[in-house]
Amino acid sequence: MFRGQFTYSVDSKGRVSIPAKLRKHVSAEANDTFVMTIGTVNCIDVYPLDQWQQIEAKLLELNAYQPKDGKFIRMILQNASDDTLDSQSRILIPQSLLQHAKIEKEVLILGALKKIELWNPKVFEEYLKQTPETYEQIAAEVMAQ
Amino acid sequence: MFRGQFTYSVDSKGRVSIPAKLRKHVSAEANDTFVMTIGTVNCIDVYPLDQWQQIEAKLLELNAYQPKDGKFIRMILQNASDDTLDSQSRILIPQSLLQHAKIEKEVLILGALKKIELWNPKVFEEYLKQTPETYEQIAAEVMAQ
DNA sequence: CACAATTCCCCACTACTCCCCAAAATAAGG
DNA sequence: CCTTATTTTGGGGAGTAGTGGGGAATTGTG
Repeated sequence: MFRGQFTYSVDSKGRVSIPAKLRKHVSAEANDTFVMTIGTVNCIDVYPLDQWQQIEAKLLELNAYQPKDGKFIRMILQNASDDTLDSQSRILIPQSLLQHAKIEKEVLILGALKKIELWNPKVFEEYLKQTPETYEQIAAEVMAQ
Repeated sequence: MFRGQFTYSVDSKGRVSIPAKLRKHVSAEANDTFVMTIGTVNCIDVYPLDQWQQIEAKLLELNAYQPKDGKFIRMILQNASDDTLDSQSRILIPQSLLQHAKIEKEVLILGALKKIELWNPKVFEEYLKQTPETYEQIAAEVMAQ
């Protein structure tokens, strides 16, 4: 499980280091490979390969000949891109994903349980402000059994 | 499993390169051979030979004497064409398939689990727009257990 | 049998990706 | 506080991937 936040930089080639503290939580089965895709909000989702394969397993159970299922498969896979850590523990982020998340020089790396999220720090700040409710109020609502 | 999208070009002879990242996921049993046919939507489906053989196995299970089954078998096989990668990792796409998918110069190559899809980029864009629902909504609907 | 059209094999150019080396910065330990 | 180890950042260069086209071989047609 990933947790914590880190502010790192994206270099001129579009590479981002995966923080050592997050790397510790990546299982060996992932083989240093990560799958990136667009998040449902304006960020990039990064899954270790083994976690991503669980998503693909679910997709395989769908009937691709059903119009709705087929479309969902295409939507989610369209932006999926995989890459392996280089010898300096970095991954190369496709330009299209960086644009989607409006990430330029600075990147906010967020540990989010089974995945890692990449944000433009300012976009994340805005995102937090969007809801008028406080942390306490949201907690009370979401964490009620 | 294939994933990701790539925008490549079709040359004057109707050849398309298979992206290296997709080639990695083709098993050795496929023998560099691919079977192409029309997709159920306006695209071209490209299967590695070993995957295609599983589809043929399914077709064999159908009852060819049932009018509907027979028709489906004829429709899918009518447009099936196989080809082997050339030394530059390209396959030659029959003109009839290119016309069905309205592909001219540019082609959008989509990794879609067990198959690869070829689209006219504009047709794909239209296809995504067709449903008013957002990615988030479809995800919630389809992935609900 | 000759011609036309298509397919296939080869070579070549360009651009990008990946791998390696290395400096700077941060953390850890005595 | 200083030394050592690890982590993050940066960039050069070899190799690979994508694109385009010439010409031989094959196929089909008149």
